[in-house]
Amino acid sequence: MPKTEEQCKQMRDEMRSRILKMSSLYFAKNGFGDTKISDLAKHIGIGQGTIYLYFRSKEELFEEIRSNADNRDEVKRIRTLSKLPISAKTKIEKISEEVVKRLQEEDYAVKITLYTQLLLEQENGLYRSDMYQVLAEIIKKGQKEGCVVKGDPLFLADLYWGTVYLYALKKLYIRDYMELDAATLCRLLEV
Amino acid sequence: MPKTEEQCKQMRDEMRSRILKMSSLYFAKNGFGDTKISDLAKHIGIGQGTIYLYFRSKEELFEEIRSNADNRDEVKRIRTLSKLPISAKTKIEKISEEVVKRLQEEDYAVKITLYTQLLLEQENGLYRSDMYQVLAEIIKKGQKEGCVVKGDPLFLADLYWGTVYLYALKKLYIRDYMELDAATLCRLLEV
Amino acid sequence: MPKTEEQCKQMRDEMRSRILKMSSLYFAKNGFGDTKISDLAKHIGIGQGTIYLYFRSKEELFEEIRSNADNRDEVKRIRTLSKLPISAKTKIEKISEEVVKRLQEEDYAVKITLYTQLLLEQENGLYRSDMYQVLAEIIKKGQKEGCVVKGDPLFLADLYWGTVYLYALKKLYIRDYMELDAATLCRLLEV
Amino acid sequence: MPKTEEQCKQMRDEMRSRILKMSSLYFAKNGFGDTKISDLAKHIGIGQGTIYLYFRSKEELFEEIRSNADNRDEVKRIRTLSKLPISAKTKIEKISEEVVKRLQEEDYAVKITLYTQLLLEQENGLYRSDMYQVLAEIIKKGQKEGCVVKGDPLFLADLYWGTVYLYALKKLYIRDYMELDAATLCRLLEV
DNA sequence: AATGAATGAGTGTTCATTCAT
DNA sequence: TATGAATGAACACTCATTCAT
Repeated sequence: MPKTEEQCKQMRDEMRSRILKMSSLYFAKNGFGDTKISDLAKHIGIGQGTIYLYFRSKEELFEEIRSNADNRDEVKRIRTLSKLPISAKTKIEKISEEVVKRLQEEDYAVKITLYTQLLLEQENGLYRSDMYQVLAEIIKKGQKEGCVVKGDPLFLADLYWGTVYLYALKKLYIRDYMELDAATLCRLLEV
Repeated sequence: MPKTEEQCKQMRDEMRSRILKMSSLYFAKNGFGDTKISDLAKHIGIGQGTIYLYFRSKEELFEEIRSNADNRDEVKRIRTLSKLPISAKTKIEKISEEVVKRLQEEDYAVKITLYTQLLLEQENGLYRSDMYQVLAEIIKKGQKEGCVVKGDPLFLADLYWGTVYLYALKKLYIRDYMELDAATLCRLLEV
Repeated sequence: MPKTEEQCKQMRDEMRSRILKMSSLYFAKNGFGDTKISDLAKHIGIGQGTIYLYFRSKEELFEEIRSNADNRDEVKRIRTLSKLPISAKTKIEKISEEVVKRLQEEDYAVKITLYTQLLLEQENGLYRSDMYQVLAEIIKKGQKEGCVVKGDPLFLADLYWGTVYLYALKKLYIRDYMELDAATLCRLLEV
Repeated sequence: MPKTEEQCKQMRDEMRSRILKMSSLYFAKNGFGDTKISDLAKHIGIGQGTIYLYFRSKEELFEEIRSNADNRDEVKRIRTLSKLPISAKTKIEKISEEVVKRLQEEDYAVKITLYTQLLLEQENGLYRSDMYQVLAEIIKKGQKEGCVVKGDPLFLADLYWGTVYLYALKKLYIRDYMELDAATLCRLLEV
């Protein structure tokens, strides 16, 4: 073998990531049924067979993309933030700035899109997700502090993350779309 | 029993409508590629062949559904409203109440969903649509009157209709979803 | 539905049997890997898709053919014969006449071929099969009666059924093959 | 290290032989279609590509194996034997002893298997082959001498070589198979 | 007019073959 | 020379469409 074990494994990992990454966008935009393996391969710039060296089937590829499209990292970050001794208003502002900034990356938009679609397909998946729960806590605190509008905290969290999903979708579909700004995102919650 | 020409035509029209209506929901939720004619027929409660007595192909059925999913009526109503000698604030409230009320019908949710997805797939389709243009006019007037937040009127119209699309989607996917209320919808625009 | 339930089911059964029967010959001659679904369909005179209306996959079709290719009926007949109060010599003659007669049907040749190949692939499948065991019993009795040559009864049974397999194979491959006669088959065992 | 022309050629020949030999068993047992190059390479213990350094294609490899699987040597030996001034009975005994002895080598079993399968696929290939013709001559002489049973000499030759094929097959498939002995083989022909 | 079994074009998947290392 | 990842032609399988009833 002309390459070291190490190099070889790294190359495999790179190809696998490349397929996952470039397929994500395709699946997020077109859904499962409208995504053809032949198109996918052409888009990635590899042969059709190569996909099957890394994934057992189209379905497995799709499932892995979905399972990667969680947002545990983000939830963790927000949860850490929620425990800091700062006002709910500041927390919401920080989250919104972060989200708006990350929405400029296509990867993040894809992730949000796939994850939201996954939750939508599960009965009550959305409302039970950590994203909603954590934000609802902050909102509840904000309502006590008087900086957040009245209403069911879960409903407001739903409005908030729904809007984020909306702008993720737009990023995927529209070339020159009007970006969401942090102020607008905050305004969904603030009085 | 030989039916009259009239009766016959009516029965055909009824079946045609039934297929269109019941297919809409399927297409709106699953997209074109993930919707199988066999599933569709089973869902409607007819044979697969019957669909082809009323539509030349799956594509034609889909296209007809899409073309029905315009909202010229709604645009017309809003346009009429926009010319009335009432405040922009009132106009926005009236529109919001109307939209929120209609969002309770599945048909409306399907229409909004399909129409928005159609516009998303066209380059700049959204921003050029009448829905956006008419609302942007009202928003512009509202900003002059001081009841609407500052910002690009088209951006605000986009936020508004995007949110409507968001809740249409939820209606289709989630059984017990948290309904949008007119006040929240208004709050997207109002100071 | 223009047909009665009964007629419909019967037609389905007929088609299923036709596919099974005509595929058997193909699989018996060419094996699994050298049998293409497209060839099979052409040979049967149906569309490729039709096969999948009756069988889930090529593998399932093959497995069903194999499982049909047992010979429990034959074993039962021989077992009954073996219990009759007649000489072993007569029993062997009767079995041989029966086998030789049935070897003229292609169906029987296909069955023997597939079943033998199945047993060959199982470790010690042949020697443990009922066909061998029952015949070995008769042979043992024949040896006591002095009409069967000396030697391990199981070895002789193996020689006997192996020869039957041999002529089944020839029937499948060779148009004008020299048929096995009962006398020759008997001579394998008799002194 | 630059090897001599001689050494180099020898190494190539060794590898070529190794591939041929180890592939033979695979092809004989599984047939062409059920033998995968990847399996073959793993079984031989080389890379897939290496096979293509020695053979132009899977088909060429298979054809070379088949063409090696002739038995001209054996035919020549039997023909020489047939001309000796000894009784047909002795000739048949000598051939049978030789065949039974060689059947203990896997290589011989593979050869017999592949060659017989080749002949089976040709219309009348078996009956026209030299193996059959030469043996039929001896049988005819034996019948005159009164030591061979009556019947078409070609039919008896067919029975004889068919049985040899049968036990070659068993050698390939069954680990602990019951070996054919020379006496049994002779008994197929002798009175 | 309505049906659903049958069809075959189109898609997913495998595997013989190539080629960069 | 030897390798095995990459390729795409070929094959298995699905599903939109047809058609006999």
